[in-house]
Parts: sequence; structure tokens; C-alpha cells
Amino acid sequence: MSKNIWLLTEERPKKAVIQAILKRFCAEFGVEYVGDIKILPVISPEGRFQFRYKVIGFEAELVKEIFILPVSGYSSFVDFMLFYQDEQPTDKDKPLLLIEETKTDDVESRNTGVYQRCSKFVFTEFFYPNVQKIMLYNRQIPQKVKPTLTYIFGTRMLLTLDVEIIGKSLDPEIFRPFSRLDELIDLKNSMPKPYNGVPVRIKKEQDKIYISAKLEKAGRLAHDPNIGMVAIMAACIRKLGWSGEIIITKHGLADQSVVGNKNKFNFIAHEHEIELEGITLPNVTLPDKYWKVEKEKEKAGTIFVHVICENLVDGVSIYENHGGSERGYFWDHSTIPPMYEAVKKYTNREEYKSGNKEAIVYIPDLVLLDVKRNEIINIEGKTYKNRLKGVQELSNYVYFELNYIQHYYKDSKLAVGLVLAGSGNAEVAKQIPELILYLDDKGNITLGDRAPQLVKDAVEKLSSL
DNA sequence: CTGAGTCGTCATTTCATGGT
DNA sequence: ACCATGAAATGACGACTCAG
Repeated sequence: MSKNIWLLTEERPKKAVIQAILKRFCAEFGVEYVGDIKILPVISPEGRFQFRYKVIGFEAELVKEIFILPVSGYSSFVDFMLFYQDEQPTDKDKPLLLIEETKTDDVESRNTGVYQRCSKFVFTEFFYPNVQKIMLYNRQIPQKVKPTLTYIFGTRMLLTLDVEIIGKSLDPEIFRPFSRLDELIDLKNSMPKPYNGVPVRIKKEQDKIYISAKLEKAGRLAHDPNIGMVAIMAACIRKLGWSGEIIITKHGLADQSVVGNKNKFNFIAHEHEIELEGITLPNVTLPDKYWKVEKEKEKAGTIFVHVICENLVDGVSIYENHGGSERGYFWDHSTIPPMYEAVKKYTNREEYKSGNKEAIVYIPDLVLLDVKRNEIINIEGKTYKNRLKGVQELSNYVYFELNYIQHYYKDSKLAVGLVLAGSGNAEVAKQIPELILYLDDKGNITLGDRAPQLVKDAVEKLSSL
């Protein structure tokens, strides 16, 4: 047996994470994982990017080729879906693995470390029932030795839904699925009450279960950790056989108007029949599709540049922020091993808090180091549509350049420019003096006249792939 | 086309206070 | 004084949607 692997993701394909997933895939078939990998774009004979990447360097009889397919979800989307089949997946196909990744450990945050991502697994179950689900802890720090009750409770709920935990070692005596509803209720209710906030408590009556949990954030139904927590509690309660009512109390939501319509919680509440005390939830139906192939978003461009510069030429990423939510580190590669520093959010925190929104640190989307030429390339990513906004933003990075780039790379040259993506006119894009590269929705690649040599070299090499 | 509001994402930091 | 812990607050930012 030998098929292709397709990895669908909204994120930049990171080598370490891809390797962890391939390792897990191998375990599924009892095979040893071997190989150091490279990630390359797939280019047509006419030189167009095919909106998929190819992983090379992985040798196993099970696998013909490994492709990474950039996608976007219509609502709550897991970090990776793995399909094991020859044809490019469509929404009719069923994945082999669903993978959610996090860096947060128990010691950094109790609730966001375990609850915040739970809604993903509950949500995907509606689209892909009984597919193997995986929580991948991609920790940067050592695992906390003694787990907190919050972590134990959350993880046992994940195990109850057959989610597999990798990247952490778990004592099987403590971390086991709940087998009875009362076991789950008793554990939560036995936890010490917090010194502030709404204590989460479960009260079971004849045909009603009440869960107290705050769901309001900034006046709306948007309290992420608790949305995840309530979602998985309800899913577990249903799985353990409860068919009575589940009612959320002390949620802090004023009235229906703040509940919204297409909120992911509404879908979950609808499927698992969760009620909010004093509020009638909208009657929603799930989106009919879970994902689509992505060719238009701004990160299509920056990810493409990132991948080709790291895998085809001597480029190294020293800062990345594709999409804006992940933790941003600035890397100093002049030391061995390289050191990183978390980039500050404000030039002056007090000033920002007291209303001066200028006191923020403007950050670029991607910063590359051309090792051979000792040149830094500071990149802002934008859609073609927003290209002019992008040009304006290039002048915002003075603080970042001064305090990070030039601080750590004193003797390096600095280039600044724009990477565009999405449908548009290549001739118009080429007129922009700051243009480094433009990747349109057909996969055409246009280099800016003043693009740094690193990017030019990388594009040059594409023709030989 | 523009701008305001909504939504999803994810990590970091803070709060309040009992225990050591 | 400091640590641990359940829970909340903060906040950046792109993608959408919708009114005007």
C-alpha cells in the first residue's frame, strides 16, 4: 500500500510541526520515522505556483508524496488535517487525522492552556465524526511537573472525547477518560473556588444540568476559554448518556442582541442542545462546507516567500507574524544556539493605556536574513487590493528596525518592501517601487524591480524544480 | 468603495488570596 | 515575600459582512 499524504493548514508549514505529524502518522502504521525534510513549492511547467507545497526527504514505503495544501476554514478550523489518499482532497473526503497545536503549558495559563482549544474538537466532530483527533503540545519550555486540577479536568474531558494528547507525558493513573457522568461532575465541583470571577460549578437535577460559567467578553459572546470549556463539557455530558437539559447560568450576557448569529458557540449549542439562562439562542444551521483551498489571502504571499527563501537559498527567518495571532519572537542568529526575544507591544505602555495609540510597536509580517550577503529584508504582506495601505505601513517600522533589527544586526544592510497576494494586475503591481514580489491568484510570480537579491535568487531556482 | 462592526485566533498578563 | 491556582482581562489583526 502506498498513497499520498495531504496536509491541509491555514498556517505556515513549520518543519518541526510537520515532522511531529509525520512521526505520528508513521506510528499509526507501526513504522519508524526517518528523514530530514525540506519544503518546496510545486511549480507548473509554465512557472506558475500550484498553491501547494511538497515535502521531500521523507522515505517510507507507505507514502508516495507529501503535499501541503494551504486552505481556509469557513468557521472554527483545526490547525491541520491529514488526508491519506492519492487525489487532492475535496470536501467529500474524510481525513485520517485532525490535529490542533498549542505552545501554552499549564504553568503559563491554566484555562487557555487546555480549555481554549477544546471547541475545535467539538466543532469538527459535526463534519468528521469518529476521525482520530490529536492535541499536539509544541512546548518551548519544560512541562510542569505537578499538573493543576484545571489541567487534569480539561485533559480528562479531551480523553473522554477520544482526543489523543502528544507532546506531553501523562500519568495514566491520573489522566483517564471519564466513564460516568457523576465522576466528571464531582471532579469539577471538588475544585477549590477561585478568589475572583464566576466559579464553574455543575448542578444536576432530575432532568436538568446547570453549569455556571461566564461567556461574556467585551459585552459579547466571545469568552474564548469558557466557550471551549462549555463546549467540551456539554459534549462529554452528552457522550456519557445525558439527554436532559443543559443550561448555562451566570453567563453575563445581557440579552439576545449580544449573542450574534454565526458565532461558533451557536452552532455547538444548537447541535448539543445547550441553553443559556434567560436567552433564546438563534436557530442556526451548520455551514455546509468546512474548508476551501486558499489562494487570495495576504499570507499566501508571505508564506510563499518565506518557504522559498529558507528552502532554496540561504535565507533565515528572524521574525514572522503571518496572520497576526501567534506569539512573535525576534531571533538573534549571531549566537549559537540562536537566542530569541519576545517583541514588545508598546513603546510606552503607560502612554498607550492612557490613550496614546501611537505608543504601539508596529510590527512587520516577515523579516528574513540573507546570511551570505548579510542583508536583512523587512517585509510587509498585503493583498493586492490593499497594496497602497501596505506602502503607507512601511514607514511605521522605525521603532522595530531601530530596537530589534539594528540592535541585533548592527552591521547588516537593511531592505524594506512589500509582498502582495491575490487577484490583481501584475503590471500595476510592478509600478510600485517598494514591491518585492507579487503572487496572484493564478500562481503567477512577479518580482519587483528592486527586489533583494535573496528573493531574486530563490525565484530563479524555481524553474529548476 | 469606505468604514464600522463582527468573528476567529492565540498568547500573555493580571487578579485575588491561601499556603509555605 | 513569594508561589500556586482558577478565572478573567487584554489585545493584535486579518477576513468578512453590511450599510451608506
